[in-house]
Amino acid sequence: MPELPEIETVKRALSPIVDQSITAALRSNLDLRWNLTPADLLSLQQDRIIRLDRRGRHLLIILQSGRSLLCHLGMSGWIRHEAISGSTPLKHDHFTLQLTDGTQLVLNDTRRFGGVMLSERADAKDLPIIANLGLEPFDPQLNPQKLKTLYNGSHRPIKELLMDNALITGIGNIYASEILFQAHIHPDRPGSKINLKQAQTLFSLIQKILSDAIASGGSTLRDFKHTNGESGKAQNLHLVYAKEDSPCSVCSSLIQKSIHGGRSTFFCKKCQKK
DNA sequence: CCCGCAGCCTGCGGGC
DNA sequence: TGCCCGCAGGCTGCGG
Repeated sequence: MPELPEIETVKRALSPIVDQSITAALRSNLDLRWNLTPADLLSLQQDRIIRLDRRGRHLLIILQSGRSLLCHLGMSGWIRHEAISGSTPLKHDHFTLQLTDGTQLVLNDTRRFGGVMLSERADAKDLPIIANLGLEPFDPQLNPQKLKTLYNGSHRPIKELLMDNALITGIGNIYASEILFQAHIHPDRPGSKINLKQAQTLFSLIQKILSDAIASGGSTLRDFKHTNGESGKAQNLHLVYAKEDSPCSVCSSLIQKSIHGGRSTFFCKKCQKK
């Protein structure tokens, strides 16, 4: 999935679990990338959910004990929220939180690249994966000059830098292609050559494309779903992602596909100059 | 330090 | 029909 708009969609949909207490925390017998120990699972019982947060692609469930439960959806994860009574387990259900109101959260992840971690802090900053994250795209400290400085520090292609969570967190493979297309910037352009005008364009498009995607409930391409099982609609906004050999919506030349850091990139070689 | 790549998993679609 | 291959939204750990 799961890039920032999809996790934000999940976080917003889960607001009804705030103030519920946990009656049971359960896991399947298959490992996710990160797993809770039996003692962790037991310690969650009786704890109460007081707030939900998001850092990059990580959902944080903040607990009354001062701890937080971090959920990552990997490539193929989604979380459903349902009544326990009458519910049917699905293939690839791997983690479940049962709540006092008779509902449960279930993390379903086919490829098991996702995972769950328990932090001793509400902000989860004791976990390296959180401590090492860069700025949120909507952080008030972020501005075009700051973005330029971040990207100018490397000669790597801008496509890879956009996806680097240590710089700006939450932009993944889909939205990186979409942002560069609308910014008219070629994915191969070295970060060191991003000028202030391009940084200004990237700054506004990062925020616009991510917020439009959040407003559409995130992108459902294969596995990601809303907490009620419905699909997102942001995939209808995509102009280049997975559109190889289709005509560019601006100039009609055919969309190209290339590889950056082992991931597919889609772009228009006429509209996007190096 | 930086970079590139294999590996973690399952499922799906295409070619034969 | 079935098999084999490549590929998929993320991230880590290894090697050079």
